Amino acid sequence: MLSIGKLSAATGVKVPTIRYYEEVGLLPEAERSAGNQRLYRAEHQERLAFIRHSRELGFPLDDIRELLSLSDRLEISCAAADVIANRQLSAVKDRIARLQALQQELERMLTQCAKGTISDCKVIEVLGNHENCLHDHHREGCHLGYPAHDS
Amino acid sequence: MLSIGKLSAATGVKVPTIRYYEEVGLLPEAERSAGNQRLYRAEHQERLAFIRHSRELGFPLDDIRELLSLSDRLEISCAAADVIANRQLSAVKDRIARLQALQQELERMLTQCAKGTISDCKVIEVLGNHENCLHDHHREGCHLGYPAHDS
DNA sequence: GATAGGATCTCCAGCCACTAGAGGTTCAAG
DNA sequence: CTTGAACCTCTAGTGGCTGGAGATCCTATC
Ligand SMILES: [Zn+2]
Ligand SMILES: [Zn+2]
Ligand SMILES: [Zn+2]
Ligand SMILES: [Zn+2]
Repeated sequence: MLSIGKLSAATGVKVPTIRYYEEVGLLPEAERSAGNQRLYRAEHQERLAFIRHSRELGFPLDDIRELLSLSDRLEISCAAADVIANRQLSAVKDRIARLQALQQELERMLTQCAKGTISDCKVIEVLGNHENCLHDHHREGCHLGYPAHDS
Repeated sequence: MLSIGKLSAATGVKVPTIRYYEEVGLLPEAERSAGNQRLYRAEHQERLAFIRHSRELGFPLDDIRELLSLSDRLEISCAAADVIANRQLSAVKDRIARLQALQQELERMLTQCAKGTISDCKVIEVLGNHENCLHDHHREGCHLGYPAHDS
């Protein structure tokens, strides 16, 4: 029986995150000690490791919920699980492609910039006018400039 | 003088988003009609186009705020702008690298899966156990499985 | 000039997946 | 038995929007 702190140390998932997973129904509710503190056992730890690894591979929580419920039914076909993973793979590929277009555009404006004044700066010029771009990058999406909630 | 709807149509930025940009100080407050409706002119349209294009290239709003204020000072050196763009480029490259690792891992588990039952599924197995992975992908970050607020 | 219906206004809630903090209780070591 | 770390619940904030309610305004047609 692990306290939430031990479970956190064992899996690398932060304590508030574990509580959050319980709140949204990804982790079953833990037993409680006499003083109302959560107590976990090996099953919980495995499940949490599954969640964490899936998150590291970029799966959204809804998909993980489904993968978890599939993983409990050993005898059924794994087609549904493979569909989810394939969908995730497509999303990743798609995102890579968009990002590579951004990379090219950013590199282009940086190499073309003469490092003079703002009025001559290619960076500022290109940002102000998409006509100067090679790509279509309509709406790449957010969460690029900052690693978001990474550790 | 454009209404917010015309400005939206002209730039491809949604109406609530324009109001949001004003709220967070990216767009200067618009003049108002007798009936309190926003009125924009060419300056606003240019500024909004700059914001939108910067967003398409993935810059976070805080960086865009700084780029905008730099772009108003034509005589100064563009070094600061280039620093921001370079930082963005690094972020994009970094993100690509992480995503490529994810892609490999996802492809590996999908090709290894025998398409049988859950108990034999490589997808489920690998998700449950990072030992089977080649990569370190500790905390890639979120927002992969869904295109977020893209149109 | 009345009226219909679109566009606009403000304000508030929600999205995802956490993260941080306040203010209080419980537990384990010394 | 005391200390202080770890735990509890609850709330609010992050980024960058998006959507809705309910009220007001603007324009076009009759
Ligand atoms: Zn420059
Ligand atoms: Zn462009
Ligand atoms: Zn499978
Ligand atoms: Zn792994």
